[in-house]
Amino acid sequence: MLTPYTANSLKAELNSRGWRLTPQREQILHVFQNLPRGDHLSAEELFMLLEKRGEFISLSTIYRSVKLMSRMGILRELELAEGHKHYELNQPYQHHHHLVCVQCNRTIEFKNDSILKHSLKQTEKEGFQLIDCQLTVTAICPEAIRMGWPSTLPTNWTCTRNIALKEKQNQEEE
Amino acid sequence: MLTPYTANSLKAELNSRGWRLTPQREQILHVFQNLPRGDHLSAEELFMLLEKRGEFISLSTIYRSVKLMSRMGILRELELAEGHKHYELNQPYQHHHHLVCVQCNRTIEFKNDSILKHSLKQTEKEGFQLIDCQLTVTAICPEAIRMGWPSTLPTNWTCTRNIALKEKQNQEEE
DNA sequence: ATCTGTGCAAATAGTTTGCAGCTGG
DNA sequence: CCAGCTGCAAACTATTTGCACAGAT
Repeated sequence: MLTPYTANSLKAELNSRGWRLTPQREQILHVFQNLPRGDHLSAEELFMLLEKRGEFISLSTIYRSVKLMSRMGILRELELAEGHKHYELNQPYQHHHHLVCVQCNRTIEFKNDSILKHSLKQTEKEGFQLIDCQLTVTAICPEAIRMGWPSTLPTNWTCTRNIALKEKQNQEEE
Repeated sequence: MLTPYTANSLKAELNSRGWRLTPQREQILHVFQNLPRGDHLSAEELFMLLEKRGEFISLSTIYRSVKLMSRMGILRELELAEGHKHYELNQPYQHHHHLVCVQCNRTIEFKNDSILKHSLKQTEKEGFQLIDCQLTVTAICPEAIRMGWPSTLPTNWTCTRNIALKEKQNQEEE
């Protein structure tokens, strides 16, 4: 589906398959619809965000819901280099892609409309219907190159931008 | 690195970082170099393949090796919709991409040279050095569409091609 | 009344890690 | 010789599942 859902249209679509619009599913949709563009949540993050608002939805329900919504084409499942999946509203015509450093996992988002065009072409050729396309470019960041990659990089080096980011996250948690 | 490694060039590159070329790492490189084009292995599959040849390499070592080789740009880490990572030799100039059905996980490989061009452009713009690029198109396969997706598809439907595939795999295991 | 959805707790699966001994450079 | 590497077992983490009960149609 290429247009954003309202609670009503989601309800209609779920019902047409014998499924239900529960308060939990509505809450979850709502969170994603109000997420700043380019932002994405893991199951755990979604759980905590709802918790902070006083909405308790169990982790199992979260996992079940995001999977269901992904299979319906409502959410987009991102596999970044972080060991767990992230989700965001699926809007193929506004998609961004990811450039990820294999050394430090630093991730940069970028847009490129021709990626969608190529994906659509291929999808139609095979008789499929497009839900989403994601280009993930893995690369070495300038800092790692400056550190001498590939010859002289220490085993557990991580780029300074990454360290700065982690410190910032730790501060936020406190 | 955009050219295939030999045992010697791998040794040189490892040594220059204070790392070593062990028999295990050489074996693993060897397996990937002799893998049919387009084929890829999970850690477990690599473990079993080596075991069948009488080469025992522990799973931990396998995991450590494929991660190391991925960070070096020697292997390409694929995240298909199968819940675990697959690896293949990283050859950006011969790369294929993936079209995956969200309903049944059926996966089709395709080539498209312009994807690499777009990736290179973006990578250079950010001052990164490209290791790999992967376009993953998620979509609905013709069979699921024929079954009435998105309105009338049963919850745990899986496409017949998928069922056929699983039966084939089960037979092979016996 | 039936069947889906939820929360809980337990199970799973893939992957990572601590450690003691081994080995390549 | 010594830092890195291996195999083992145990730990970990993200995710899934079985079950009993609640709630929607």
